[in-house]
Amino acid sequence: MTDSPIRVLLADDEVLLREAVMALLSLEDGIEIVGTAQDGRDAVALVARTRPDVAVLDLEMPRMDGVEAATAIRAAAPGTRVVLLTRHARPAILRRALNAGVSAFVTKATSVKELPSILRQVSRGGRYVDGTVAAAALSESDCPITNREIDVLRESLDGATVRVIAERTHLAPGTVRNYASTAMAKLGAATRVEAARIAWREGWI
Amino acid sequence: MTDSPIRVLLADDEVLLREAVMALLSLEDGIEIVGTAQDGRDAVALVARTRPDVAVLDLEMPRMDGVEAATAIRAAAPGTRVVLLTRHARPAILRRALNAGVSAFVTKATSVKELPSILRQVSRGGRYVDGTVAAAALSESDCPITNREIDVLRESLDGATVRVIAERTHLAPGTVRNYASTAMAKLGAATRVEAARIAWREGWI
DNA sequence: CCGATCCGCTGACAAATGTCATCGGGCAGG
DNA sequence: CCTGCCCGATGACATTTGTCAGCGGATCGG
Repeated sequence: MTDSPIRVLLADDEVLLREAVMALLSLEDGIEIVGTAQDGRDAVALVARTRPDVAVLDLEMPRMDGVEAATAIRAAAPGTRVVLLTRHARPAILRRALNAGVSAFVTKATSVKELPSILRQVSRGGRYVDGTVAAAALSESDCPITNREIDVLRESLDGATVRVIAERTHLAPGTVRNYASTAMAKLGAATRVEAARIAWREGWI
Repeated sequence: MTDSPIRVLLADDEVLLREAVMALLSLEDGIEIVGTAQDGRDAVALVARTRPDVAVLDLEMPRMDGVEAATAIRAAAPGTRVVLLTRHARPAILRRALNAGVSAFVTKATSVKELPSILRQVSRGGRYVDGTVAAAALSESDCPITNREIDVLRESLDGATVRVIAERTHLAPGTVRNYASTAMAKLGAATRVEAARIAWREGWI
């Protein structure tokens, strides 16, 4: 069959990575870069105008992160498939991404050489999930902590006071301490913050 | 003069960025990539073996960060100039880097197109500092906290207990609390951890 | 030499934190 | 229906943490 080139949009806030990847993809046969953006909001706007076949979005971007942008793009331009690019391979993010209608989940530990085939696969309607992340998500080192414990730990990450966490979660201070305590016990941490960082590292919050 | 190619080593833990930049630099006339590494330790070892003209080091790498690697490289291979690559443009890091004998300080917001000329400049013995970082460093939002306060805050980042911080810093627990307290006052934080995160954000630890 | 400043430590005290027992309501599964 | 689990909360308790005052020693600039 004759290939009409795959039209790709690339969004990443790191100029170096964005330009380098863009240059390499441009060299590839059958792939055409139709635009680049440096944050999620610009990416959504640019997708609306250029209607690319595939939008490659970094997860961590200013103003609007990759998952939010993916949600907006899926709603505004259903014909555009989304590839999410991320630095840290965390199962929780993968779940968020798949719920947002992302077609591929790629980490920055992926070789550039694999990108073109992933883009082609996705543009044909296929899906792709980074192997190590998939394994981690399936091996299901089951998140042992409960939803409210997650809420509390998330608000604990920056070292906030129990009182502040209570306000932010609309809970009583005592309740916050209870959830923090049970989470700490489950995670073997001596402190709210340590528990929060463990949960973060494991991709649970 | 006839150019013998500049021999470059590239160290970054992100495969995607490393390969993409490597590929583009390889296309450049007069630049030869003689090796890549994915952490600081490997980079130091590889520099010792291959003696490149320039080593491009990412700041954030596992096992040994870019500045530590730069120090080791300057000691072991004085003929190799070091270019430090960083995601976040923070004045404190710039100072650390320059003290470590780094020849160039480049952020990942730099265009790939500028890299070759920076590498050439450095290999000729020149220096280069990213403009925005230099400006920020000169505007000198002077770090208000003292050295031991920095030590304590750095160990506070992961939510460790005073007892643990005391052990890690070889200080008495009371002393740790005092330094934490003064730092918190200076930074307007309600918690050790919050102070630590503020100091981190500002590039002071 | 004399402050000034940072260092490291101690002791004391109020407040915050972590732990435990316990309660009631809601909701799912057997 | 009963059991179990999560939710949200309270009260009591020991520990930890943050704050303050003060101690000697080192170092540096005037």
